[in-house]
Amino acid sequence: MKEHNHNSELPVGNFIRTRIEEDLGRYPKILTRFPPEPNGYLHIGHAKSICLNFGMARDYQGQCNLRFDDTNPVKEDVEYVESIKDNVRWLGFDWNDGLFFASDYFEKLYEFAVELIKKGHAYVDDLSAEEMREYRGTLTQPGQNSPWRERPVEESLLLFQQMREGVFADGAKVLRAKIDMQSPNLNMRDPVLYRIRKAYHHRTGNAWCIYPMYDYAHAVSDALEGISHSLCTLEFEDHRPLYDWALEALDMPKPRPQQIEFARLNLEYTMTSKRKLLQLVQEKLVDGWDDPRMPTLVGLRRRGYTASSIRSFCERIGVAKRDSWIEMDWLEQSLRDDLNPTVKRVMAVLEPLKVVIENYPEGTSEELDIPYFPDEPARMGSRKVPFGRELYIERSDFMEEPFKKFFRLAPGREVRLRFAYYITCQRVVKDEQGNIKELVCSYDPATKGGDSPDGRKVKGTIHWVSAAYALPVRTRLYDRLFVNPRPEGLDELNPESLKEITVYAEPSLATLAPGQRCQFERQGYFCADQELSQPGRPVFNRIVALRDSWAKLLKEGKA
RNA sequence: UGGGGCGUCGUCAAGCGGUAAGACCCGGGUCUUUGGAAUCCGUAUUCGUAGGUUCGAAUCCUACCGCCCCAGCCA
Repeated sequence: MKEHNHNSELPVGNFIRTRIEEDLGRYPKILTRFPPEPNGYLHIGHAKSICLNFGMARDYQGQCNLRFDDTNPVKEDVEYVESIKDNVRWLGFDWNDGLFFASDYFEKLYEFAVELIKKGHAYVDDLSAEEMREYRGTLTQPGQNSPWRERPVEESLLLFQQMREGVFADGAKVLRAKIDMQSPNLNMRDPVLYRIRKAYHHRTGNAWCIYPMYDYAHAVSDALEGISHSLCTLEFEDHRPLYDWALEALDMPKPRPQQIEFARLNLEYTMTSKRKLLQLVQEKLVDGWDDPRMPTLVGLRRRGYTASSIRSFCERIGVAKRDSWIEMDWLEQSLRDDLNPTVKRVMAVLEPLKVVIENYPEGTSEELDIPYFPDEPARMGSRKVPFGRELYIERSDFMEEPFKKFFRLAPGREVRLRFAYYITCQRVVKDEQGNIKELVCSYDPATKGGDSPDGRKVKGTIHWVSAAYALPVRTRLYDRLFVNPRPEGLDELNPESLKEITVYAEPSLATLAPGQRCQFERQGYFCADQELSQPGRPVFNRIVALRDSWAKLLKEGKA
């Protein structure tokens, strides 16, 4: 049996890990790179790539560069550069001194292009975009050589120089690789290497009016940086021959970087296409890139997701070449796993139902000391929670006609108020329409703290909050942004993806700082919104609900 | 109908000729001041289909079927 898991701390082998391990001796060191184009905000799909690239570098004592693929000035902006750097750092990765821009290499890229022309590997073409499309042929028909293909080297050299000098208009000429117009791989049918684009570049300003294309710039950049493994997504598989061609045509030193492709992340109910995300923002279907419903890293961060939960999610989903759709539950479960042992538990009622304890002395109240983390009370300490004659409990914690497996409050039934007292429901008070208005209950003073001295057991424990001292808090509940698991377009948006309610929280929540997280007993994990919270007045985002197996029972009970 | 990829449990994913890892979900038990958490047990006689090679195949061969990507002077 082949032992793949050499180091027990490493996740089990994926094909990329295997490849790298085979190459360990062939390269001075393992050098990967994360190469975003600064044309938008990073999303959960990029997190997979970041974790992969930086993770491989970390696991094999190598290095991962952060390189901006800024070869198309009209789409790019410094705003994106800064947010990408910020997001990578937030995810917990460090590029050390490996921060690069493809635009840093523009001069070298130009010189290499000149070399290609001199070697007869490239030529300047005068065909228009439309003509070039016609000459390219189709999937089933070979292309035809451009009439300019055999233009003398000296002429191409001069024209390319003039392209750089701004002699020609946008689109008038391009530099093309001379490969094979007959190739069944369309990428090899004399692909464009340089185009004229008289546009302001966010880093080089107006220094250039010709810009290299991705395939050329990427291969050369990888080689210049000494990248060992250039990991990218599956759609670039057909580009690999071109990548290798460029390195060979330029006689780049060996060992050369190798491109390895993996499947991009597809997450159910979310969109991981920069174009569509941009559209969501532009059409104001969401509040912005950092809308807590967005799958962007800024969105997830604002929602309350932790960087470590995203990292463990990326590890959990694995890396392979088959198209896959990851269930939302994986992301959510990663978050719960992370937050469960690290976050304070507090009480808050989402949908209040008033409870009046008839035998509790009127006009009085008391404070109960309740641990923030009952599983290990010493770890996070405790807080005082006011208790009184009038309380709110969760509406769903009471059923007038309980089904068989419903263990919570019902007429005549005794339950425990968490860390407080046992109460028994005596009467149900209704309004004229027959809606339940409040419950009249009695409590057993001997059960203070939630334990009965006579050993009497109750089957249910419910959370509560003092009506007199409850803190009403603006709270935003989120649902999936799309109706369909595998959304096709924006017309499938879920109109109920955002619901705003008022939650009745225990007073200690007033001090929750923006960005801080907590667990509302039974309700889920919440985070004080960074943008909307005011000092002393938090606004909660529900990050994720708790796993709720009783909701299923409820449904079955009603059926 | 050209080329490049991919098909193993509901969902991910190991496996690379020696008789189907693991994870999420799911089902059940224990425990519990939340029906949460923790913990234990169970869950693919079968690897897209059909043939073939072999003592032995998810792994090799052949054919077929299905899905994804490619005709930007985007990345």
